[in-house]
Amino acid sequence: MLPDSNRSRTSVKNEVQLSTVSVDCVIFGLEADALKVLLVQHDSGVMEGQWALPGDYIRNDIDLEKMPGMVLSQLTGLDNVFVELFDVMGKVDRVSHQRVITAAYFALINTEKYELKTGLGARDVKWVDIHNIPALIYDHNEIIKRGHEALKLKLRREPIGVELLPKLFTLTQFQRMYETILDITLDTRNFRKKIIKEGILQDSGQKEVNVPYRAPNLYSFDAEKYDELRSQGYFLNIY
Amino acid sequence: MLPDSNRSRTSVKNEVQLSTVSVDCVIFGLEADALKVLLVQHDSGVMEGQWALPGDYIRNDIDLEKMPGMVLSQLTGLDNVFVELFDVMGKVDRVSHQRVITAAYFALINTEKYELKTGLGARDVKWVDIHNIPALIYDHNEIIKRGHEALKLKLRREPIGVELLPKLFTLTQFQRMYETILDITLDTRNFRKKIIKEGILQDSGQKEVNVPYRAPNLYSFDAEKYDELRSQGYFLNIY
DNA sequence: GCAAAAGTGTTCGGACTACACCCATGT
DNA sequence: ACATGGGTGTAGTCCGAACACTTTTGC
Repeated sequence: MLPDSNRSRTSVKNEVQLSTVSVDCVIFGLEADALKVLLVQHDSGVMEGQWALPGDYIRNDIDLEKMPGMVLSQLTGLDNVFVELFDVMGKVDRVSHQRVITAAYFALINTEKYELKTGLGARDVKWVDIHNIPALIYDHNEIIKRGHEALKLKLRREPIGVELLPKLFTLTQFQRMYETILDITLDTRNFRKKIIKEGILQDSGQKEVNVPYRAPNLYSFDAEKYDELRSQGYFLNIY
Repeated sequence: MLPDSNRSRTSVKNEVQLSTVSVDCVIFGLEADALKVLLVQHDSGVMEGQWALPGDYIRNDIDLEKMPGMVLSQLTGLDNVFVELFDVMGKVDRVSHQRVITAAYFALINTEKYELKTGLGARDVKWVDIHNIPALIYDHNEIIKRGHEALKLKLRREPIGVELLPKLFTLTQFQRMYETILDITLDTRNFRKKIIKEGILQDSGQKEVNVPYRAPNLYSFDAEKYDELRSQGYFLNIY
């Protein structure tokens, strides 16, 4: 692209138009075996009281890809969260009165670790079950739908769902994570055989405590092993 | 997102900054069993004489997703081309002197059908082998690399490569398409068995003519059959 | 002892892999 | 007749699918 004003491009008009650009985040979390999305309620402006995805307008002195991390950090206090671009919304009339281009990211966070903060434009913040999202502003419902599709697509090939779990988790939690997000059921015996064989989980030697039934083993995700496998072209593939 | 000026967001600054937004297209074609990318040479401006990806600045009265089709149409005369977003480039310093956000699309075209047009900012246009891309402006080399990765990822699961072939093609062409793009070799017997069994190709009953060897059958892609399979959760999966 | 979830093994069928020769055509 | 790529079958192995009972723990 040619950023200089006397550039010549295929534009019919010879004038570069400026646009409003924003970032919206579909932040996923697991709570009570349900996939949830974090929503914020605007505390002023024409959208006062309405629910929406967390997001922000971009600034031209900040890398676009750093924006979702900043939104996440302000909202949850978390850093180093798993974030990925999945779409760009750019229809002329998607936002009333003005054209806004929005980069849509999804993020995966462990709901045990965050501490929600309101303020900075948000009157309220809450987790909502993905199957029970209220009417949101603009095309935010559509963005969530696409974000969920993107998450499902990726999760079938890469075990990114560990980002939603605590450091130590049981095989049952791991299986439920897949079942909840992908909306499928998996055969426990086959699932365990497969995961153990692949070797991407490490048995911590510890067991869960204070459960009124046989205490399950706790595992952690073996990121090193997984990265090594990936560099050899490996994919997990959950059906 | 809140487009009104008296909105309240998580921004530290309470002022919405406008940005320059462009679209760049990684246009793929197959020629002589090589994967090629279409490049344009700027005919004026500060980037005169330099090679780049075809693209354009966006206009606020046109849906973003319609932009790549317009670029394609102006450059090749083709409509209804397969186009897909694969990334957004948004680093502050990726373009000199000004921050530009670029939506990066890849497109697949059949190199038999198009007719290249220069003009509208392009002094010259050419196909370049993906393994032999010259130094391009800004981060365009990086964009091509990512576009190729995105194409490979998608091609392993969906037979979008037919977009690069003529309406009627041989099984060998079909196999070579996979081998060229994915940079792998496939066993001919196993490949044919698999493709025929899946039923996504239709034998046209015709044969190629004027070849100095046994004339191969010509097949067409059975889009209806494929769509039906997809709606049942089917994926092709080429390894 | 009972309720609740953890943990485990075998059989079957379908799919992928490896592999080599004859066929049809134009020159 | 020869050069060129087209087209085909079989055997072995691996992986996913189906399927039910015993174990451990807290109460």
